[in-house]
Amino acid sequence: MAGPPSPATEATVDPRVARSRAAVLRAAAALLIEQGAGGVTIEGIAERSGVAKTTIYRHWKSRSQLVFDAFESMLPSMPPQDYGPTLRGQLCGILNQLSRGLTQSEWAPAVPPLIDAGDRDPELRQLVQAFLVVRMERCREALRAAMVRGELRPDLDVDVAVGVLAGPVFYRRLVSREPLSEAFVAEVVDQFLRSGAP
Amino acid sequence: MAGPPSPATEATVDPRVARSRAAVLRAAAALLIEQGAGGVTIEGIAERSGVAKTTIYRHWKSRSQLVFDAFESMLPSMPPQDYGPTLRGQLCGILNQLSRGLTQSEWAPAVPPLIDAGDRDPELRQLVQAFLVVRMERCREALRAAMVRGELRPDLDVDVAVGVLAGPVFYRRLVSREPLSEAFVAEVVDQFLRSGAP
DNA sequence: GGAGAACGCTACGATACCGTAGCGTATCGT
DNA sequence: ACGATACGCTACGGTATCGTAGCGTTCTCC
Repeated sequence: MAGPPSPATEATVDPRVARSRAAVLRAAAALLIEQGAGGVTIEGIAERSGVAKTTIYRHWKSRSQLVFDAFESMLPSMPPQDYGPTLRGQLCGILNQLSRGLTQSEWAPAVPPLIDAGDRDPELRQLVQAFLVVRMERCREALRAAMVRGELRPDLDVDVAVGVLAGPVFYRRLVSREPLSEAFVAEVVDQFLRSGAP
Repeated sequence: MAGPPSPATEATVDPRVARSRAAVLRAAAALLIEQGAGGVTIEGIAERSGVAKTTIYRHWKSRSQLVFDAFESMLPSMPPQDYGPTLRGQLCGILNQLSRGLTQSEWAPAVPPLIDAGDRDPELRQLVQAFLVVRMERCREALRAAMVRGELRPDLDVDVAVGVLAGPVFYRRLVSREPLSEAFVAEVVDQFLRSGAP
């Protein structure tokens, strides 16, 4: 009689542990969003999450470890999506999703702190990097597919293209703080397409 | 007999005051650059500048005031420059200067903290804004002049164009962290010109 | 239902800052 | 030279975190 209902091969997690971890990460992410990188303190997390400071230290060696995990926990969540058959539609869809994510999503306020923190902490840098690369991978795929179809110049540098497309969106969000409308995105995409014709 | 050698109409500043102020601002800027926004503390500035904490408080009401002044003190310094007669040369020159400023200048490390801080503090936001707007004004001028000369489509939106040009540079510096070469800048400019032809 | 793990609470000592006060000294302006 | 001013030093009281320890309680898992 092997263990029937209970676990199996993998380690089963004590629900108390899972609950504590989740609550802590949620609180840490919320603090990051609301108060920036400087606002993420163990004591603040403890108060907000209802998890005792002692327990937090039982799970994480140091604050930086916790902050790292908190960042990581808020990164996933990108629904796969169908952007339609045309390159223009795909690029507009991706960039609009990006611009909404940067301005209206729950984690939008965390973007500047993440960029700042990433500039100083190598581990974090890598994490943020990976997050963004994944997001922009969609863009790359669309561009490569279009090149195969002959809709773009065959000598187009995909990395440059991604920068040309996503750059203006980030620029408005982080630097000029001008409004990020769909019209702006469409204009950026159209300019790109005009310059990238084969 | 009016005061002959001494001042005159304007307030003459006690050299001791000038010296303290300068030392404090220099130290504050250095701390900002080295340790980010969180590293700028009064005690740190006092230690580093050799100016007593008491004296600092004699000059600045609050820390945020001081931080503001420190930011401001490091912003100026943009040598006027001749970028040549062609639009392409002008845009490449401006963007190359921007990219060097973002990656190699002494204040380059302060950029992410400034962007982060600007997202939370309205006063700072305005300051950083102004700083960047001034820098990009060169770009606007060049674009408008080219439009007058008929080298660009007359319906070109200058604000969008600035975003399309500067965006990719900021993107590489802040987001993707890919190298910022002159070749990249040239590619961005060329793509823009190709799409902006009249 | 019982052993053991996880948890919450309280309390510490240690730092790092804040912003202020008092007092003696050095420097400036005239 | 001398009064005014700016400065440095030391010392506070106060707040916010850190990271740890002890101890009793509650929940899990078998």
